[in-house]
Amino acid sequence: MSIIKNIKEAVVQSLHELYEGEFNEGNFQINQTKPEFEGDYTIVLFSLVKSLKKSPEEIGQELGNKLVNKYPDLFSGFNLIKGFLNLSITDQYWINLLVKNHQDICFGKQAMNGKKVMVEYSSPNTNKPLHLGHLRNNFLGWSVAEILKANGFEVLKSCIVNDRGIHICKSMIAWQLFANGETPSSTEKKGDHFVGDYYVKFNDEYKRQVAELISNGISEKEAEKNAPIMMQTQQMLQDWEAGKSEVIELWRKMNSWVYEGFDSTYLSIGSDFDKTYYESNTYLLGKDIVQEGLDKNVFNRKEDGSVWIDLTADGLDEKLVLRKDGTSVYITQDIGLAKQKYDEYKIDQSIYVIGDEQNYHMKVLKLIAQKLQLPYADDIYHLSYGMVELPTGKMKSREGTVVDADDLVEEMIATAKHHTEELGKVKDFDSEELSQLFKTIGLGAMKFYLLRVDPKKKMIFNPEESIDFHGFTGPFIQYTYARIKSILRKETATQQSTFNERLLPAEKELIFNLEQFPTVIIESAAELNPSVIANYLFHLAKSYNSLYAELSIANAESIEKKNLRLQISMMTSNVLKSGLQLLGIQVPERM
RNA sequence: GGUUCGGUAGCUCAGCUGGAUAGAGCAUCAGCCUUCUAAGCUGAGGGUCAUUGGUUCGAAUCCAAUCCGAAUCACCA
Repeated sequence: MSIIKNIKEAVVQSLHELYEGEFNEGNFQINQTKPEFEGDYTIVLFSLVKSLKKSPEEIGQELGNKLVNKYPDLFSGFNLIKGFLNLSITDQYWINLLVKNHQDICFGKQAMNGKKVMVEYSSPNTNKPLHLGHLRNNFLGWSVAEILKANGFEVLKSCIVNDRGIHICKSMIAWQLFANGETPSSTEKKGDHFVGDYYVKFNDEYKRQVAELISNGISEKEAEKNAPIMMQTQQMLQDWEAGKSEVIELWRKMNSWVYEGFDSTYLSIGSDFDKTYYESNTYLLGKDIVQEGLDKNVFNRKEDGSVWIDLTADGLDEKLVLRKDGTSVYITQDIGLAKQKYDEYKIDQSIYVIGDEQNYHMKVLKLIAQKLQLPYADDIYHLSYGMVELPTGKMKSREGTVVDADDLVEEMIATAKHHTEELGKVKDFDSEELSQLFKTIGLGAMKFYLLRVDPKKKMIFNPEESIDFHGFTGPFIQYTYARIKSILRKETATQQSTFNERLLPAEKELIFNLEQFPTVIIESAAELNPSVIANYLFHLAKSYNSLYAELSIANAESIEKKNLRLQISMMTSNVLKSGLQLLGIQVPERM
């Protein structure tokens, strides 16, 4: 049980004994005591003033005395400043916590709760390589999955590959027109980049044709519709849907190039999936649901045969769910896939890691599922995250203004190499160990950079200023870990369990912070927000570095202090490691 | 235009279920390696929390209006 919970219960119990009336944890607020005052936790008394009809000072005195007398193992004293009751926790409480948990590498993790969750993330289009925005998505999805596991959920990571549609055909047409039979292997290009280049080529040619048509006196709208390359692409999509064998063959070939490229990117960034869905297999799903919706009068059919749902009463619009030609649209497929996931895995919750540009779409999806009274409707959750933008604005694949994922990974690893070599601390590493270290640090920096920000908020990435390795960063925390391990390789904490010397402020601060780790894990899961963990780990590492600079560990002033600090060090390293693991970041034993 | 989200230090971000003098990192400046890894530590400067009004003992936080920015509102995905 967390200390805050302990304190709250003690306060509620004390209030009951002191005063008439009903009390619960919502009647007062508990905060960390500000550093300028003495104490560890503070009860804010103002909210009790009205119901008790006493002054804050009176309540504070009575409650403070009661708490200290009734719970001498928990509280060592109190002081009262205005309406704030500052409580000091006994050293013994902190020491017990440390002794009990310092060796537990699972500290903070919850027992299995029997619930099953699917987290869908990544979900790339197969016409272009992954970029920085996809990285945010991948790291977020992976991290959220780990955080849920730490909270006792069984988690399935899934991915829907958008492997069909007009965008793929654009790359295919451009390849047919301009490639002269070139392939990734003939050009020694990574497959996804190779295909992406033709996507850009398509747009260049398309723009050229549109401009030409306009100069021939055709309106812009007409030109965009009738540019030959666009008409060829539309035709190709129809051929694909009709199953025309040359088109299917080309489609398979180009997608296989892309998958080869994706596999290597996923491997390097550490993304993996338990289940991969392909849109080419799921795009026909959902049609049976349309009939169900018509039967239930949730949907209505228009004269031309198209099927709609009216969501205007819910503040949204009328949405199409089936085209007049009988084919299903995006939202229909998604409802179908949602059902398939549920039927296949009996999941209790379905989380979709998708950018906030699709907020409206996901709202519609959930609303339709609810109106159809599908059993899983309420368990659909859109984990919406903000776009990664450049100082110049949004990234646009078709205009080539993107930060490529592979390039960035490579750059981060190179930067890690550069810093490491400059510092020259690992000259005895062999080349295998070195490349592993550069990767750990480079990826650590990148993942931390993208996860330390609240997912809901859009973030700006400036390619001119490379991602930092100092301060509020992954390498800072990794470095703290490596420092601790360096001590722990030379010194071992003995199993001392009673400490008589008073805790120094730096020592107490560390244990105080360590105590919060389980609460932080719970909070990050409740909010589906890895940045909660990132912020916590930074704060913890900072505290440790302060202690490290201020106090000697190996040469402590007494054996007792040495053991105490070794135990603190051990527990800190465990928490840093498992916390970073929840962010998908590895730790080096030395750096 | 409707809906939704955002605006906190020069820059990037915490804090937002109301609490004490609004915090970090980067950048700038000043110190600290004969002692456990200086990717570190200590300190300084830097703020009209977009604006205005309201609720409250108390507002960056809640409410309203205004200004600015973004997303979205396709028989595209």
